[in-house]
Amino acid sequence: MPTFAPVDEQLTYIKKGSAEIVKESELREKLEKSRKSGTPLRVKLGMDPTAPDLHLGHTVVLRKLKHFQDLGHTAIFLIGDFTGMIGDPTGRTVTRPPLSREEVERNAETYKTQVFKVLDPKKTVVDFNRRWMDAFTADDFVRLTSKYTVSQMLEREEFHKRFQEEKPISLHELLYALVMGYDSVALQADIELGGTDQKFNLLVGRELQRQYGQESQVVLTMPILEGLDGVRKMSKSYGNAVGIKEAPLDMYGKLMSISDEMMWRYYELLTDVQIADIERMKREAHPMQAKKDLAARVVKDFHFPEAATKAAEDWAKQFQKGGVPEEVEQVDVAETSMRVDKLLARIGLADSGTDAVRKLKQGAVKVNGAAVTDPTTKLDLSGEVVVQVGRKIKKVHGGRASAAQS
RNA sequence: GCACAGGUGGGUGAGUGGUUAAAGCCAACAGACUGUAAAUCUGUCCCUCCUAGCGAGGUACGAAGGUUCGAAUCCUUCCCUGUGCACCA
Repeated sequence: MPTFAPVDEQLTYIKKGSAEIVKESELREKLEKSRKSGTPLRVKLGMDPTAPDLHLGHTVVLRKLKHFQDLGHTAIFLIGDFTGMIGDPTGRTVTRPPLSREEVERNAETYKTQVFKVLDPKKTVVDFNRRWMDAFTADDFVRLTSKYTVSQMLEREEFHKRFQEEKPISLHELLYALVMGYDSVALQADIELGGTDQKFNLLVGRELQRQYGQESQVVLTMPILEGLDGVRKMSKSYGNAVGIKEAPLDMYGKLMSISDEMMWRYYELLTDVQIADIERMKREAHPMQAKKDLAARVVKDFHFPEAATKAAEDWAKQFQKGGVPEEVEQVDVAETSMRVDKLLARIGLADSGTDAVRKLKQGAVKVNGAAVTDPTTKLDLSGEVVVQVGRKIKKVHGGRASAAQS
């Protein structure tokens, strides 16, 4: 029979960084019961495989699930392969187009590997909600929908807002919360985790479990991590995200570009540094040094430790000494000679030829360290050429046909 | 289905026949400054071409047609969104 840490100890660990717990008293009860009976709690975290790549924002809640895992409870990572096809309306002002089954399945596969950078694969239960939703009959659906009312649904802010603004709401979007809630019934979850934006959906789970005669799950929400801009939530579509599969230097560089203010937020949600220590750093540490430490810590989480030191060195070389880091994206082109403006557009450092000309005239372009402003300048590409636009750098090799598109 | 109100550049939102890729704001990008950042200031922000210029051309205001010397602005049809009507008598 497994043994668990004292309830208060567990609570402290669990509460760290969390935004809200509904209800804390119930959580305490569940923990006590589990400790007495030696039964681990079933902790559910669901994610829809809507995007193939996870970013740091996702890891906030994943870390929390890991905390439960550390405490000896059962971490259930639910991949919403069914719900993913509905599309979560959360935070959406417009209807999200449903994904195809193929897309969902492909994404689900890559999810698993990424998630295990945070979670312990041996201790994690991975499940898919198609397992029960595929067997769901029309009768079951009618029964499920009868458990909730339209006005209960419209309590939800997104829907309410859209309703008032005369924006479309599709029926399938209303179904989302219900199915997600039913997942908790099917899994008999004791606790469900999610971002604060998921609060409504999570609470539906509580209600549905009660309707189906189960004990309601405890809902624990985590704050939503702001993106690099420090304003909007981290999201790939806002272009302010740091993907967990990104190269060490990219990851490091992106983290260094956040504001000082955001840095502390990141410390809180992305590292294991205790709140007290963070407070002390705020007073004593030099902001830049603290930021470097943060960047190194995060890189270390997703790459080998050496990668972090390497990234730090390269970054310093590039931004503090104006040099060129060792690891730079390489691009091959077929031509051995080319005009700068064309080249910039070709290798993706400019959106278009017109854009390239603009950047050149603004003095943003450097070739092998020397500023170039004339778009008609011809470049000799027979060797290796280092091209920079702003803070983006690429190395170009000419005369290599490779797979470069025409 | 009927009636009404709407669909403008990444977002928001002006603009209702006539300089003008289309105000303003936000976002984004670049330059200066700096600690790489933030803040601030400056510039840019549809595409193509060149002799690179306050240059030439081409696309663009849901879609397709039409009226006109000329339309984002007027007309027609279609598509999309929202609201109202739909019960009883």
